[in-house]
Amino acid sequence: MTTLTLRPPPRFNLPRAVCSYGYFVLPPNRWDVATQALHRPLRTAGGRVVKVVVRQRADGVLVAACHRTVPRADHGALKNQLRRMLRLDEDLSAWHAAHAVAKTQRFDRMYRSPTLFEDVVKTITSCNVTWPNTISMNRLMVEHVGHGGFPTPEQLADFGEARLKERCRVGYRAQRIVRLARDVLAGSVDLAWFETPGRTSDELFEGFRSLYGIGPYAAGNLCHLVGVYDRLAIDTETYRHFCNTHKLTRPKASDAAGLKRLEKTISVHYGRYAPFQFLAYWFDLWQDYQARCGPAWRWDRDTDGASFTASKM
DNA sequence: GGTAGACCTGGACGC
DNA sequence: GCGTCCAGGTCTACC
Repeated sequence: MTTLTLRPPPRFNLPRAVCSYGYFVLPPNRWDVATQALHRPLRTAGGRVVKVVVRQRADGVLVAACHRTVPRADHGALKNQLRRMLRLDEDLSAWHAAHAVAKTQRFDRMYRSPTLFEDVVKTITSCNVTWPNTISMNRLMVEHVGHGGFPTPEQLADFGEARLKERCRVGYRAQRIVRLARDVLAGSVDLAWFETPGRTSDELFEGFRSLYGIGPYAAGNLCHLVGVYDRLAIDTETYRHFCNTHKLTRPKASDAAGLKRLEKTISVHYGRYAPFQFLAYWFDLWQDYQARCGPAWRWDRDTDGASFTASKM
């Protein structure tokens, strides 16, 4: 059994960092409320699944216990995945300066996946579907395709659309997921491009939009997942939350002009936090969830964690 | 540029 | 148990 250690930035808090974004509820992530530890299978460069349990010691250091001995050559790859998930390398001091309340609440590092590929697939499974169904799709993909870990592009490409639809109940998303996997393997989609420093927000947004199955909402969401926060990912949940909070009447789905005006109002409201609009929006939304269900690091995955959806809030 | 309909699933609801 | 309706974001065809 191998144990890895990582030194996080000052004031880093593992429960807050993990339980900061809905993807922490999606398999193969599992947050253990009793021990305040993250259980998460990762992959070595060779594709082998390594079950990892991450805890934070009293001195702040993160300890990742692997369920088996991992060759030293793979330590760096596992650590890099953990660094990405917890955004250990992001400098968010400007965000803290822009939002004093969020700083006090230690809301900054929004949880994400070990790879951008997984984040894109998870985003596709979150579109046009209720949250419990998103959880189910990810659980079935981990079970049937990834054999305990999140599926790789190779595994998804091999699995194929028909089986993905049938076994993992992803519906028409099967075509989008398998096409993404095959494009990544063929090299026609280079996900590393999106994580290269220096990309502008417009470049990233348009780049994500060019992926089949990624619309405006998904592209906005993916921008924050690569560390660019100046775009909102507006969906029905945004409408619900904003109208409730600001005592506005929510336009009907058929009222395109009303929805457009509402989007403008939302954009102006969060514009004061530029270039951190998404963080400010998510802070408000997350505070709202926690006001209803208690601290996120105490949520039960099968009850509280399964309840986010506009129609249930 | 704007709009309508199709895509697909799970859950709620009425019978 | 069965049928119907609904929520949800994106794509495509059409105006």
